[in-house]
Amino acid sequence: MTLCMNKVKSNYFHKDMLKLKGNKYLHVSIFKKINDLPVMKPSPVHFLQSLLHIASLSHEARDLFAGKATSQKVKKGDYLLREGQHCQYIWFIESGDCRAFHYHHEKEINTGFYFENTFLTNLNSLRNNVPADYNIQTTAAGSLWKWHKDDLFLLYEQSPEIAAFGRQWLEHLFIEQEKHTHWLKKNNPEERYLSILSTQPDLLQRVSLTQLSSYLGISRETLSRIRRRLS
Amino acid sequence: MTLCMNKVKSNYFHKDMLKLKGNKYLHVSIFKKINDLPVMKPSPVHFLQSLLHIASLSHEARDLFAGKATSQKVKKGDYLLREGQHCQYIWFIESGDCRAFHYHHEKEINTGFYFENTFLTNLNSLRNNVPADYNIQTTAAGSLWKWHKDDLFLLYEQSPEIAAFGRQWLEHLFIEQEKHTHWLKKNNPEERYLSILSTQPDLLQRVSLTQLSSYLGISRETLSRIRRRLS
DNA sequence: CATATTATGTGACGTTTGACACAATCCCTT
DNA sequence: AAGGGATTGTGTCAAACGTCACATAATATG
Repeated sequence: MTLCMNKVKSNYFHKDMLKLKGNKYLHVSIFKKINDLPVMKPSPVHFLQSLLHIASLSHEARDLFAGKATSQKVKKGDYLLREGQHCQYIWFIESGDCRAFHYHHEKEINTGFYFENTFLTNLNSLRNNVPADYNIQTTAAGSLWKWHKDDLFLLYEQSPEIAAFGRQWLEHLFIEQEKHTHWLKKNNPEERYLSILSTQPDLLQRVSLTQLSSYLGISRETLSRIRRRLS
Repeated sequence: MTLCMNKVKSNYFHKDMLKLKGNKYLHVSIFKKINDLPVMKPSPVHFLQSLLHIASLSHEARDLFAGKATSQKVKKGDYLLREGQHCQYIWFIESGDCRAFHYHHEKEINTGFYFENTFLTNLNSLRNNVPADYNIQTTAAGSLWKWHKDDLFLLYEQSPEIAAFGRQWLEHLFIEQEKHTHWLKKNNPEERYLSILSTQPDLLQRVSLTQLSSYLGISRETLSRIRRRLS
């Protein structure tokens, strides 16, 4: 792993080069406080900016929201949530990769991949106080922010703006999930792979083919043969 | 169609018996004002009660919300929305059946079936002002309530309670959609049919096998053979 | 009630997919 | 640079699925 010490936007970051599958490199900001700089409380407020195209939020509301966040560093393979546990947090990925998966007939079924600048939780468990029916695991080291569900619900009550942000975020989530469902129903395995190739080529660099295959609803071997047919 | 004149909860209803597929009958409340009773403005406020298990709403907020609704009677086969149109409304089904579908390789792909006491819209088109990528059609006559999107967004701004209701409704929608996606990825066609049989047996009475097959992501013939194997 | 229309069941056949076994390659560690 | 574990590719075969064609059953229409 090549390490560059470039300072970026904030003085509180290293700029790392993370090696990905296929000899590709990706810039990932790893949050580290540097000892010889003045102490300032880090905050996810800058990262939330990347979400403003989905839902708007004023500076004041962003500060209020960010104030309830706590930082969490993760290494590769950490579990944020395991099946059967009660999900207590909503996470925001500053850097790092995550996946959601569950077991079916002793096989892992990957249902989602999540990268920088996205929120992530098990909403059913968080909201309905039921045991989670899938795991959330990191697949690359990184830095997250998290909010406890009690804080989240309080923020919703305190700030109509944050409540509206939450609703708009959910609208976005639902629309994406609905599109994903339609996509699964109408496309055959080859069409599904081709559309990933054209619309999310980065996904192929960040998840293994084995993981991708269950996401596409096909076996590892079939995905391998589709790739051969297309090359 | 057998017609019974039983009066139910409110004096403003007939109680109808609708004939379904397979010589089954279903009770459906058809909203009709009876001439010899005092004139009262009908309202969806009673029906919204059936949603309180999903999201809470005070009487005041319910009245405010219901006040913006307009009634719409539909007959079988009416289109609420066609591909390419901009969705302007969110509907609430008081009675009647609806389906969402689109075309792929000249075939109809059914992506959802909706019955009494549910909201229904094309959220992507409604929210993002883009042309709809699927149709919404009634598959049985009935009575709907609808809200224009401008009124909906105004209600969100006027009432924090309605905004919270909207958010909670979206949480519910997203959770259900996510479950549906996971279900599609982990179950094979036979498992999918069996789970419909055990968890939504009414669905089999209300939609045709042809419609159900595309919902399960398989061909009409395969579904027919699965049914034979299981009998 | 008779007929037309639509929905569902089934046979035949070619294609696709999954499962298993194993080979080749990649990648991480030392 | 070398070794070892993980990932990916591929050969073989059986099972599942889709498509086409047509039969049968259910439903709608007059």
